[in-house]
Amino acid sequence: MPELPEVETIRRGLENFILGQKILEVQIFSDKSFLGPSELIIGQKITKLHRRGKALLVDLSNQTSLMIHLRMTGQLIFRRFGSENGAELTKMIKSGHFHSKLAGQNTFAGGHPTNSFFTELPNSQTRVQIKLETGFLFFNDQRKFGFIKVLPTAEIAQDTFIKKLAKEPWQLDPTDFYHTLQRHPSANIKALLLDQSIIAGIGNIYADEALFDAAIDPRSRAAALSQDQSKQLLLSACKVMDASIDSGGSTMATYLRADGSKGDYLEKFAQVFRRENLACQRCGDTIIKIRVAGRGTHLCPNCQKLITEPKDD
DNA sequence: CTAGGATCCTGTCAGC
DNA sequence: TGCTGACAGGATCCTA
Repeated sequence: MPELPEVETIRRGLENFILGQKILEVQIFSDKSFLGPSELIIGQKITKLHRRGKALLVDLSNQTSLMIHLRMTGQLIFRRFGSENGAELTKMIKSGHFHSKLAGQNTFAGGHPTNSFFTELPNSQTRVQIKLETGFLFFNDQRKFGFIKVLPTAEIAQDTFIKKLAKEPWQLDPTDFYHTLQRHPSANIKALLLDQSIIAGIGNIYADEALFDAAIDPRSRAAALSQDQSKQLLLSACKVMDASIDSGGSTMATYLRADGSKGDYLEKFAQVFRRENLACQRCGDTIIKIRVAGRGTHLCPNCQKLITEPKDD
C-alpha cells in the first residue's frame, strides 16, 4: 500500500480540499470496506486531518473520527462536482499543462497508482463514496484489504491497530531501536522494519530503500547489528521517507508525464526497489530480487553487507 | 514470548 | 487464444 510518505502526502493534499466541509451522504458499495455506523457521520463537519503510521485520521465535529487504512491497493480521490469523469486531468495531460502532481483545481488523488486517478468515478473498484459540500471523496480499493472505520475520537488511541503502533521513525531513539532489535534473536532485519510495533510507517519500498542506503543486507540478523549500524539504519529510514514526502510521495509526483505515459517516483528516486537486473548506481553491480520475510526484496549484493554476528570491537 | 506461513481479495502478467 | 500459477507498496491470525 501507500506507506507513511504517501499517507502524509494524501493528508496534506486532501486537507486543502475537504477541511471544514460537511459530510452530506455516504454510499457504501462494499460492506467490508466501511466499518461502524455510517449514519453517525452524516451532517458532521471535517475538523482535522492527522496521521499515525500509515493510518489517516479524519476528525469530525461530533467527537467522532474516521480511521482510514489504505493497506495494499487503497486510494483516496477527491473530485469537485462536475469533475467526476476525470476530464480535467485528461485535458491537462493533452495540453501539456500537467505538472508533477495529481492535484489540480478540482481534483486530488493519492494511494495505489492506477488509472482510477484520472478516469470516470465511481468505477468497479469504488468501495465508498462520500458526498461533501463541494464534491465527492471516493475510496477505491482493488483488493478490499483497506477500510474506513467510524469510531469515537477519544477511542482512537485504544484502537487495536493504533495501540500497537511504535513511534514514528523521527521520534524513535536510536538506542531504544537498537535494544528492540536485540530482543529478536533470530529475526532478519527486513522483517522487523516491516513490523509496525517496532517502527511505524515503513512498508516494502522504504524497507528496501533504507537498507540499501544503510548498506545492510535485508537478510542480516537484526540482533547482530551494532549500535552504529542500527543508528545508521534509522537515519536512512528517515532520510528516504523525508525525500519521498518532499517529492509528494511515490504515487503522486510524476506518476503521469505530460504525454500521459506512466512514470513515477520509483523511477526517479528508488535505488533498488523494482530495479532488479539493473545496475546499482553506487557500484555498478547488478541489483537482485529475492524473497525475504515473505516479501519481494531488492538489494545490491555487493554494496549491502550481510551481518550475521556482531563484530567484537 | 518469537518467527514463519497462510489468509483476506481482485487483477495482471509470464509461461505454457 | 486460453488457462495456470505466481505475485502484489499490508496486517492479522494461526501454528509450532
